[in-house]
This record gives sequence, structure tokens and C-alpha cells, in this order.
Amino acid sequence: MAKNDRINQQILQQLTRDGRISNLELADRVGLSPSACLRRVQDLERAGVITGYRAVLNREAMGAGFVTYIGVGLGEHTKEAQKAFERAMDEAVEVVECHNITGTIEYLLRVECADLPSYKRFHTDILGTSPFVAAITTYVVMGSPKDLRS
Amino acid sequence: MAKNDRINQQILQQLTRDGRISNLELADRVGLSPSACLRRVQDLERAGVITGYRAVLNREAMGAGFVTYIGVGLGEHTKEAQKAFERAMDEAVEVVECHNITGTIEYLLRVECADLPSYKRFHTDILGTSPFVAAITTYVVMGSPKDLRS
DNA sequence: GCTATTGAGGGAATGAAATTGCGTTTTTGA
DNA sequence: TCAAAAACGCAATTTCATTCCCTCAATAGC
Repeated sequence: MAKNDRINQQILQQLTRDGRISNLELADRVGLSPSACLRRVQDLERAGVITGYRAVLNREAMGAGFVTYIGVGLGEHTKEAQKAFERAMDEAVEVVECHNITGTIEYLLRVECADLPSYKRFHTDILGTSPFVAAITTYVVMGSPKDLRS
Repeated sequence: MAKNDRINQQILQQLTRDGRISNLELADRVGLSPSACLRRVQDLERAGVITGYRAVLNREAMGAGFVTYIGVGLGEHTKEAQKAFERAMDEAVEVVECHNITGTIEYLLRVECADLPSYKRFHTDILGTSPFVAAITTYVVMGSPKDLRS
């Protein structure tokens, strides 16, 4: 189990800001030698505190400015239905987030498309053909006054 | 300006899955030489399509494991009501995202708390006292089979 | 109080990867 | 069809990740 001391917190903070910082630079910033620093990072990864690394994209810069949240209800509530739906969502590049939630519907998606026509394609070709999908409610994002995760 | 062809899409998809994949491996997966691949990645960074890289942390391991999406309807639909609500959300640390959406409600929030009691505090003390808030619908996130923005 | 053991750190060597320069190929547009 | 521009691949160079081994400090047992 990885510790939760000051240095590890610094490491996590730095890697959250820049996940591609070199180990040399990271070690320098937290005041360790490269080898000691690398060991700590690997410990954090092994302990499951760091679950991965991702590039952060600006979708508007690549023509994906049409953002929607979509509530999805499944017709069946079996484990198989969920797995099948989740697999379909994982393969769809438009789907940026897929949350399994409580309430009247099972899933909340964040879907990012270029425009309305391309959203329509996603809606009919992907969602419409996905297994077990029963109810779809779309909320179009007009703006995000606050978004700390973008 | 960076292109938006098949290869760049593959590059972006790979980097959103694993932002620390080596350039050699990435080049291999998209079918380019390392140098050509690196140039494309750098172009995407320079064009602002890739805005950065982040380590993905296990939030439960850090004491913010209670995640909810909250639909909020306002009692008034004036500009002043919206501004006041957005200001309140901006000041609340629990609110990670605030989207202005179309539909039967005006806002969709993502709220991250340590646990249910701390969520209750947010619900009553922050949302309950915010101006013009009329309808509140909470969806508790039980899991996120896919989340490329975390 | 002393010593064995364990855990963490530092430094240097090694191997791998990023990066760059350059010639070649492909694409584009007149 | 041909010239210019863009993109590519190869190879050399630099930088970095990773490993090995030694040292130091804290801890537990005697």
C-alpha cells in the first residue's frame, strides 16, 4: 500500500497537472532522486491510486462542438444487458462518458459530436441499434459556466 | 492547423486511452514511422487539439467517492436568475461541472462529495439556499464504465 | 545498549525512447 | 502534366527510464 505523505501528494498533484512530465523533472520538483521518485510513482500505480494517463482534448478545435447529455433507460435490467450496452458505448468514439446511475433511468452519457447532423447519426445508428435501449432523453449543452474537468 | 483524417483520429483515440503510451508503440498502432507519428502528435498539441495530459486518480482512494449528477430547474428564467445561480455554483467547491442545457430543466451539475452526509450538507445548505432553485433531481453515480474526461 | 533487519534514498551504468536532420515519396493545385 | 508543398521513412544523436548496488535511517529483538 502506498503511503499518503507530503511527497506522494506532490507527485499526484504534479501528475494531475501534467501526466507526461518526465521522471527527471518530476523528481526535481518533489525533491527526490529520479530513481526514488520513479519507485514512488510505480508504487502509486500498483496500489491503484493512479489508474491511468490520458490526453485531454479540445473537441471544439477539431469540430466537435455539439455536446449533449443523454439519459438512457434499458428495457432489461440483467447483467448481460448492461454489459452489452456498456461495450457498445465503449466502442463509440462520440461517447465521452458513461455513468451508471440510480433513478428512473440506468445511464447518463456525455456525447460530443461535430454538429446536429452528426449527432443524429449517432442517435439513430449507434444508440438506436444498441441492444436493450428503451428510453432516450437528450439534453443539449448550450454552455458550461463551470467545468473543472475539461 | 492539424488535419482531421483517419490517422489523427486514431492517434487521439489511443492517447485518450493511454496518454503515456510510447511514441514507438503509438506509431506502430496507427501504422506510421515514429518520426512521422511524433510530428503529428506535436502538430495536434500546437493546434490546441491536445490541451494536455493528466494522470487519472482513483477518487475513492482520495476521499471524494460520492459522485452525483443533479438536474436543476429554476423558478425564474430571467438573466438575473441565471447569473445568480451560476455564481452560487461557481463558489461551491463540491460543484465540478455546471452545464446550461435545453429541456425541462435548466442546469445539469456534477457534484463530488466525500460521502452521503457531506452530500446532504451540500444539498440543503448550498442548493437549498441558492436563489431561484425550484426543482432538484439527483442521480447518484454507481459507476462509470467509461469516462474519458476524468 | 547493541545489532540484525527492513525500508527508502542516491548514484552510476545500461538500454530504450524521443527528437532531429535529411533525402525520398506522395499529394495538391495550377 | 508538372512544379511546389506536404508528409513520410531512415538513421544519427540526445535524452530519459530503468535497473543494480551501495548507503543511511528507523525499528524490533535480544
